[in-house]
This record gives sequence, structure tokens and C-alpha cells, in this order.
Amino acid sequence: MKRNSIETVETPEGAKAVRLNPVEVEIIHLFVQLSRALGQPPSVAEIYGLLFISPKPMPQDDFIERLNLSKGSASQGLRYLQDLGAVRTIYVAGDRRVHYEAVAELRNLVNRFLRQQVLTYFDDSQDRLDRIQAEVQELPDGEREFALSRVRMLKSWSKNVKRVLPFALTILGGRSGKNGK
Amino acid sequence: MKRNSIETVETPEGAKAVRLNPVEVEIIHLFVQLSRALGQPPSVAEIYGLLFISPKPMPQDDFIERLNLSKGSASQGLRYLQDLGAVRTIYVAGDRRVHYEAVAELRNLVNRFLRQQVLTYFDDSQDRLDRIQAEVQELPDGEREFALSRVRMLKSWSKNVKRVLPFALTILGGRSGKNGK
DNA sequence: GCGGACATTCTGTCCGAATTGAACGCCTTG
DNA sequence: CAAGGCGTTCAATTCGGACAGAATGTCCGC
Repeated sequence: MKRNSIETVETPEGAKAVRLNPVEVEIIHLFVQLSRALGQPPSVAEIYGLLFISPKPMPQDDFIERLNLSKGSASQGLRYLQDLGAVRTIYVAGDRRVHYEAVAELRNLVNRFLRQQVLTYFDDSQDRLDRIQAEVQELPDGEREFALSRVRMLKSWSKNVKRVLPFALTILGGRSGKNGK
Repeated sequence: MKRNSIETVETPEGAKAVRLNPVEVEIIHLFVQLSRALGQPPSVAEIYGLLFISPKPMPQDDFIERLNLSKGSASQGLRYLQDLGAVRTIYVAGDRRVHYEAVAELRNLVNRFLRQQVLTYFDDSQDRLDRIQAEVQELPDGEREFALSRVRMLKSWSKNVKRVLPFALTILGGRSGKNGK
């Protein structure tokens, strides 16, 4: 079955009416758009958005019901967010279901996100660049020199990025604690 | 027709052999992976990668031939890179074809990229957040307070990001010129 | 240790982004 | 001004990732 839009719910006869109020809808839109800009899946953004604007922790059922998600998406979306540290679990007395709440600290979030998406890449690339540099030696005379200069340039880029990111994060976080890792 | 892998070329009988040397292949891989991390189309990364490692400017034909791209992809990929300022055109005497070369300045590249992908989003979100804040007033008493605090938080995030990005870029660029805008 | 609630994993489906290739336009040259 | 190279645009197709939903697993009470 195709997912409904977030906005409201078709009321075939039973009149289930709205599941999200206007503010929730808008906030979720906001996160979904951000997810596009960052290349993340929309369903994850929806989940985080809803959590972010909800004063109380929420079990999977609620996401499924209110966002009209499948069990599978809810489960894997929450796992993703949890791995990212964007969400934490709360145990509610007398309820076996796991409840989730949003972790709303910009600094840590951005930190983890960059680490996972960008730094991973630059880490890998260091090794790869070394290997490439070796291969460059095999090139004929004319090409070798230029190629070498390019590889050096890439190495320096990579180093710069790794140098700047943590620094930017410090500023971003403002007066919050030390730093991760 | 399905695109061939970058590596080598099937030599059905005519034996056209390799179009890219090992170093080129590796460098292109590097850029393709980066494009994944940043959510950009691979073909664009291939084009930029090849240009980056090539000592001489190159006409569209060469991309099409060596990367085994379609005319369409080459054309729109180059346009995209040009809009981004990642590529510049060179006019070669006695050749009607436009030649391209890579612009290899990290600072400007990152700058333009962030501006286009991220800052656009945060600009829009400012207005949107104002509108949301208005809507929050409509909420019943219990929810209003929390929602308001969240909206304020988002506004502050948004402001922080816009504050930090240009700063980070300055550092990234090292001792290069003033700053874009 | 059985039954049911709650959750995760997995496979097929589907949608949208990316790419192709044909059709078109322009510019150059003979 | 005809012919052909060069490049862009656009509709149709392809392909990969996101999602649904069934199957599977786990935990708890009884």
C-alpha cells in the first residue's frame, strides 16, 4: 500500500480525522527538507521531526499510526537514529513497549553525522591516496609529475578537512562540553 | 545501452583496449565515493575526477569516449560543474570544440557547494520558522509551551549554522584571498 | 512452556533520480 | 546555402535505494 501524505487522513467512513496538528506537520516538513539537502531518507526525517516536537516519548506504534509508516520503516528508521545518537530510548513504567525521545543537542548531532558521513570517507581516502601515489610512479615521464602534484593536493585537502571539522564543531556547540572522541 | 564499468573496455573483437590508466581509475573512484557521501550523481564525479587528474583541458568528446558516457550526461554534467565553478572552459586555437579544465581550489569549491546545498535550506527555514512560531500560538495550553521552546531551539540552530559556515571556510582555505559572498 | 504482545529482519515492489539517445539548433566551412 | 561538426534539450528508459508487509525472533505473563 502506498503511503498517505502526512497532512491528514482519508476518512473513508469511520472518520479517523487528523493525526498530526499543523505545527507538527510544519516541523516535520522542515526536517524532511533538511534530509533532502543532506541526502538522508525522508522517513527517518519524519520520525525525528515528530519526536522533536513531541513533549513526550513515543513508542513505535505511535509513529506507525501518526506518520502512517510500515513497521519495517519505523523499526529501521529508529535504529538508524539511535545509531546516530539522535534518539534515545526511555523505559516507561508499566509499558513493555520501548519509548523514544529526541536528543536535541545540535553539537553532538552534527558531530556524529559528519563523523559518519564525511569523516569516514576522508579516513578511507588517506590510505587510498597513499596507494595511488605509489601507482603514480609507474606512469610515463610526461604524466607523472602532474599526477603527483594532484595527488599531493588531494592529500592536503583531506588533511585540511579533518583539521577544520572538529574546530567548526567546537564553535557550533557554543559553550557546551568538551568534545566527542 | 548499459554503461560499462570505468576500468577497462570490453574488447569484443576490435580490441579498443583501455581508455583510462590505473591512476585515473583510482582518482575517479575517489571522487565517485565522495559524491556518494555528498549525495551527488556519480557521472558528475567521474567527469570532475577525470578532469582533475588530466594535465590538459579536454573536450566533451573525450569524456564521452573515455568514461563511456552519453552525450546528454556529458553535457549536463559539465554544465552542473560549471555552475558550481568547479570547471572552467578553455578555448583552444584551431579547435571549435570547447575544452574544459578542473578548477582545483578547495576553498571556492566547498564554499559554492555549501552555499548551494546547505545554506539555501537554512535561508528558507528562517521564514518558515517564523510562520511556525505563529501557528504555535494556536495550540492548546499544554502543548504550546514545549512547542515554543522547540521552535526557538531550531531558530537558534539555524542561526548558529549560518554563523559558523563562513568561518570554517576561512580556515579551510588557509591563506587564500578574502571571502566569497 | 504456551500464547500473545512487541520488535527486528528480510525480500519483493515501487518510485524517483540518473542516464540515455534521438531530435533539434547553431555555427562554421566550403 | 548546403552539409556536417558540435553542443543542448527533452522524452523515454533504467537503475538503485526506500518502503511495505510477511516472516521471523524475543520477551513476558500466566
